[in-house]
Amino acid sequence: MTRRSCGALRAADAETVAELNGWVHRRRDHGGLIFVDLRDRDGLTQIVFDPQHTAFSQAEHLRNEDVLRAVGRVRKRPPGTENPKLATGEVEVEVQELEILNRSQVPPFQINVEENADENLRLEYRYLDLRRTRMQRNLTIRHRIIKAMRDFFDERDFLEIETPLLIKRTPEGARDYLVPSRLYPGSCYALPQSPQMLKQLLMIAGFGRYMQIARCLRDEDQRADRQLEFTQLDVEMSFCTQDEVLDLMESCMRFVWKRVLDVEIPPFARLTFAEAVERYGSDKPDLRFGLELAASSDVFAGSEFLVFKSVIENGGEIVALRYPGGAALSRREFDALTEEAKLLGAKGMVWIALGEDGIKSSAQRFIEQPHADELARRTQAQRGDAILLFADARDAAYAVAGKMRVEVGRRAGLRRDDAYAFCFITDFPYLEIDPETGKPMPAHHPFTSPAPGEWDLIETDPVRMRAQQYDMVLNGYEIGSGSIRIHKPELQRRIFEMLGMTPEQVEAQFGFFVRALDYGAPPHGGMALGVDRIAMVACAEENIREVIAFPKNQVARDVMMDAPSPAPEKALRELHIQQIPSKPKN
RNA sequence: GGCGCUGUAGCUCAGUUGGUUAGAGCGCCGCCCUGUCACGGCGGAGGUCGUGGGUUCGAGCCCCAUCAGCGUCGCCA
Repeated sequence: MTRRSCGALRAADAETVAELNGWVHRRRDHGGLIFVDLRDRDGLTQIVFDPQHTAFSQAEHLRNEDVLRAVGRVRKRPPGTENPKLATGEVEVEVQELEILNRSQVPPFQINVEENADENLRLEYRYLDLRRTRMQRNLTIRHRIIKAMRDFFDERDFLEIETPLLIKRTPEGARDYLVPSRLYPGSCYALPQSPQMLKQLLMIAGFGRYMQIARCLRDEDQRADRQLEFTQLDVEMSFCTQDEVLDLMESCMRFVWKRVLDVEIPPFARLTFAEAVERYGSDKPDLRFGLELAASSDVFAGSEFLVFKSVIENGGEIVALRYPGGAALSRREFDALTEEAKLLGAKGMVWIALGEDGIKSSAQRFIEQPHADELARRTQAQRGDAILLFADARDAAYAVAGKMRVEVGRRAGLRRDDAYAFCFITDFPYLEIDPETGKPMPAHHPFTSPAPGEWDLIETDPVRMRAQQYDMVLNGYEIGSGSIRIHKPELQRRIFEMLGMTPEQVEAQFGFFVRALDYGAPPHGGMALGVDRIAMVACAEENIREVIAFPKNQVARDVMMDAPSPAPEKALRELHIQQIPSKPKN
């Protein structure tokens, strides 16, 4: 007798005796004959109860999700009763001995159907939700992705090195999770937002090639593709160029996709930040489809249309977007689309429908046939399409057009979940201006090296300076970013100074790090990929929680454990913490 | 914090213009059934329509408030 999984038995196993352990997936009771589909991670096997065996009377009372140990003869199913939908469908097990290892209550939702239960309920009973095929599949794919990543880097002589979870708080960036210290009243550890400085220190330490499947934590509000606790494939290497990092990471992802999904990925597109914004209105363009944007202010030079006129006079831009098949929309539907654009930040939207019987437009009086022809030429729109126009300050117009491009792509069915469009975005601007304070902030992080030859701009025009920073993008998701780092201490100090930090502040916050640069830091750079997002796309899911075993919900609660939860007074006292009552709501 | 969507049976949902006793599928319970695999047949139980208030002769449906979930903007060096 051999213990087998519920997905293992084949015709060749007929006439052997097997032991199966698993859950009752479904019972079919024919009165004089009972079938049970027994389930484990590996699959389903039909087990049969015949009245001639004593197990039959036990089987009459089985319910879904009861846990069984069944021993019996494997036999070929009678001709005509094979089930081609099951891997084990040629055989069944005639149960001679049945042990009911545990009973199950009626579950709060059905395990054996695909239908989605309410997510809060799924999360509350996550251990039941995880029994379902979809989640077993997703977590299996996730495992294979991580395994492939480790294998890939192991073959290339990278070392996986663990870095601490309890580290020093660093200013700026995302909000930190803090862990109060018992031994040092008033002081806290921070949980890492990423192992950024630690991996750079490993380069300084001479490890040369580092990788880690690293947990990162950021105390920010949740999104469909963001979880407060997430996993990165963290990579760093010494004596490398930007292209070497990009080539390596591209190879990694092509390796992962081939091994996990058996899909060949063509070479990644590489776009500069400026190109990405001009062509797609985004620094994370979805390249599964074209629909490139077209700058169109010049088309409307001299236009009497007040909206366009004032935008052009103020140096703004009119950006055109093709909507395939959009001419079929009714006025009401165009109005709804306009509202959608406004929710995404548009001041307004002008639409032009290229109908069979001429053009229609929301700005009919100001749109002439030559305008439409030129816009159609630039956006490659054809009769039957619509053209959407967004006029605003340059950045705002491209941003809105880019978001609407994604929406139009969705409506036109261009966002297939079995298509994978990877690309790199390079040449990011080094600085962003904080709209609230007006202060320059690093677009990535302050350890990023400026573009070669652009150091001088730091003195003259820092906002024009570009960074040796790069993002990896997949189907419109930012799945990773990295940079070549600064390895010269004086340059690092100069960056901090530009960011408005005094030497005292630098010493207090980054002293250990800048000091390390003083001791022969090699040139180095790297990248970190978002494992959860990658798994999400590979699983054709649209929510990151579907590829995480025990995620928090949108308001950062674990509804299964009910965390966070109030800490006992004693524990707080040990941590020197006193609660400050929050302001009561009116 | 803002905006949007959702909330009706254990689960997934329908519920018309405000009008009699709020429905369906699945699940659950009972009985029958020896080749099913989403087995089938017969019967049954199960509802504070998220919560509170209001309008009305009458509210699942309209109005106000509130709670929860999801999505999104802000935020995410």
